[in-house]
Amino acid sequence: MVKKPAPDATRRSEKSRRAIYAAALALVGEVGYPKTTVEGIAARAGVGKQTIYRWWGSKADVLLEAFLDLGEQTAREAGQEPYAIPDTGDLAADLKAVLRATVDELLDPRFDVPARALTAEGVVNEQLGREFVAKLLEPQLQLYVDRLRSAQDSGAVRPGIDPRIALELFVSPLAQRWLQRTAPISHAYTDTLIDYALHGLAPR
Amino acid sequence: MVKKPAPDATRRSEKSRRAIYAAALALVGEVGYPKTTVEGIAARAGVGKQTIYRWWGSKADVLLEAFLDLGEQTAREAGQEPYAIPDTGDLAADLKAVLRATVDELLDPRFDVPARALTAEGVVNEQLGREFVAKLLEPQLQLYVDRLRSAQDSGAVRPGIDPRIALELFVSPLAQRWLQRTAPISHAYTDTLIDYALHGLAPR
Amino acid sequence: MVKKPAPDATRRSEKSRRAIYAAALALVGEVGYPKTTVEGIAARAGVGKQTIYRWWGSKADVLLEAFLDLGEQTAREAGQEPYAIPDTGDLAADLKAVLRATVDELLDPRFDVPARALTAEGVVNEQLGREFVAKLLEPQLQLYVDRLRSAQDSGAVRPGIDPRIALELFVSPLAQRWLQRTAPISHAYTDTLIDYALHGLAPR
Amino acid sequence: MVKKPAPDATRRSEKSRRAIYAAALALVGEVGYPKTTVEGIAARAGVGKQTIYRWWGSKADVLLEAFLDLGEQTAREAGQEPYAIPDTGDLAADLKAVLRATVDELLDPRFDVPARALTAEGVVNEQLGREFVAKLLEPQLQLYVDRLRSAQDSGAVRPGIDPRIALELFVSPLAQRWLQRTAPISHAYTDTLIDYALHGLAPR
DNA sequence: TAATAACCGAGACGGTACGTCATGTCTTCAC
DNA sequence: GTGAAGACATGACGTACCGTCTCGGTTATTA
Repeated sequence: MVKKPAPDATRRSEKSRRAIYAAALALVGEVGYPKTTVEGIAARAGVGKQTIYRWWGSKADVLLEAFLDLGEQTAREAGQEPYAIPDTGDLAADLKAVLRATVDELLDPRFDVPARALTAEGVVNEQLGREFVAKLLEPQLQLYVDRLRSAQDSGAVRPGIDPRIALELFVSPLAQRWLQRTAPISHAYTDTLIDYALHGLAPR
Repeated sequence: MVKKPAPDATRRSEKSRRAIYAAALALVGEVGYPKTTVEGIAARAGVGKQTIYRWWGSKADVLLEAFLDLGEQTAREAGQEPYAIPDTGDLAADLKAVLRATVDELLDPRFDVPARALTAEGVVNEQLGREFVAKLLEPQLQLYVDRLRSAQDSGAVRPGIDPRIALELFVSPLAQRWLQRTAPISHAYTDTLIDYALHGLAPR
Repeated sequence: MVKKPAPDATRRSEKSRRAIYAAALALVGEVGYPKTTVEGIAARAGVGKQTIYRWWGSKADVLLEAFLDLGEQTAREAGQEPYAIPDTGDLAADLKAVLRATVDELLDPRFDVPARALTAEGVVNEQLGREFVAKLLEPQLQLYVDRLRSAQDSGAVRPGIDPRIALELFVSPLAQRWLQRTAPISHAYTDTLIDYALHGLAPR
Repeated sequence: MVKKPAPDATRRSEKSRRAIYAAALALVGEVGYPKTTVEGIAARAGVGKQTIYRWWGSKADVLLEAFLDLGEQTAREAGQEPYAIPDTGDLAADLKAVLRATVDELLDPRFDVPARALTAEGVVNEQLGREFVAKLLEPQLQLYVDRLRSAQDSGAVRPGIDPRIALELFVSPLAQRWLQRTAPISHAYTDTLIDYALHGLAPR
């Protein structure tokens, strides 16, 4: 529920919308989120400011949609099974592979800058934060839930475990290191996380 | 390196400094971080704007120091050993107790709003982020490192485990739920985190 | 030369035209000329903006035509000889009567507000000013010219006098007091003007 | 009563004030009043918009003061007796001389454009109109009142005449021709006005 | 014990961006 | 092909803050 209510969406200019997405992502990448302004986006997109305010409520809204759109775009190009966790039967290997790919993505500035900006905005702006989580984060976490459920069926994870919590043992540490820069992230690091999470800290 | 270099700190007005801290925290609590302005802080503190710019570089700097000061203040009032993790010999119980206290703190708006604001700013502003982590976050995480080392000595944690990574298994999930509101936080939740982290997801 | 050139006037909607006149006059009366907008007129008249821009060049043009139309309307209702100066043989009395009627009109807000707005626009916008003078002002002044010529024939005005200049001795003062509010206007005032103009300031 | 109430006038920047006056007059002269904008004035004066809004309420206010200031400036440069009507004993000659000078001024674009703009604004904006009249127009008219009083003392004007009305017989016609462009203005024209006004239209 | 620095409050300043409003053009659809 | 509707690029509005600056007025050493 981020959009303003009224205007006639059927008459909306597709060209302007795409130009605005492109301008917003470009500017955030080039000058950073705080220095990205609605005026700047409008000027770069060759669009009137009002066209932005007609369809979005703030630069955060614009960027959120632009980022969502970028994700869909990328997914469509990447092709077949965009978002899914492999299920080779080896849970540890599957999770390590996915987390390694995630590390690579987090280190790519094309992704890092807007994602960081949106996350920061969402931390402080509850409405946007909830939208960000619902549209972007939760669908991805759900993939882990599914994979962990499958692992429970095959006996690789204990039956009593709540997968929604379990996934956080390895996903959240990576997220926090990325967001707060508490420590560097690497493939070795995420491999370790998976090992610790699966086998626990206590001796067995 | 947040402060400006020049002025003579010995002549600094303690009264103004305290008034600025109080105004900054009050405003962030009342109107939120984005609507908190340097002008607003100055007006509320009954202080000239220059007095703020003389000693700090931005509202983020002011708030960071105000928050740090608040922490020390609170600690001093709370008394003896402000930040330390108990070591009763029962690792699980000790960690659960500390995390429960952390949950309570995160749910207290007096702490939540400024902490959230600073974290958000730090996500996007690397300099401030590093300062925030170094001064606030890392010292706290170090306490977990110490407790886990002690647990390794007593055999409650496997010797090969890296405590700096291990603590993230339960600390980061809580942090992420709090920051991104991916799911509610509670004592039951953090208890579960400790159990999962200590004993792992895989059957033994 | 105020209208745009092109469209087919035979297919023009009479209803829209009248609605636009009414809306324009109503808005100027209610909110004043500067706050009267083309969008406002269109909305109030239940008409698309383009319908205004198709037939007029600006809000000043619309108002000018609306005012002209109002004049014709009023004249038609008032009946027979709308604009003519009586010729009873007593020049002073005839002129005083007409000026008194003019004073009454100038004090009527239904006339005052749009006339004032158009005059102001004409002061600054030469094209509109000339149109305003040619279509509205000059025809009325011509009536005075005629009456003064008749007075010259009957010996009530000196033969060498230029009537086009002469009429200004009493018409312009009234106009200036009205427009610039340099002093109040009244029947007594216009009577005095006629006396001064006819007999001069110098002793005889 | 055009200025906003609050700010501390003693700290006002004289340089900015002068730059704003100059920019306002220059812009009105170059692009006309309607295309003169507050933003344009600020940009041309090298001044923040707020500095204009701090001290004036609108572009009309700015222009009014700029014009007043221009008048004083000019008067000061012109020297000794800036605004006074000569009193040679020959009333007709004195008035003709002053009106001829006025004609020359009205035909000078440096004076014409801003004066016209202010007058137009004053026609429609009562507050500004009254200020314009009180500060600019009325003081000048008062000079005629004085001269006519002196003429009454010397017997050149009938004793019963009200000078405040009498002056309008020749001043207002000139004003109307200038403002409304009802007819051209010239020295011959104003000479005629004086003759008609002094000796009347009626035969003697 | 004065002088002389500095910090202090206040707030004006040149700017940037805000979010809104109106302009005049253009396109779509109904009649 | 006129007309209602309204999206569009444009650009000014008047406001809010930014960070810098200058102005007296207290302090609080230093000569």
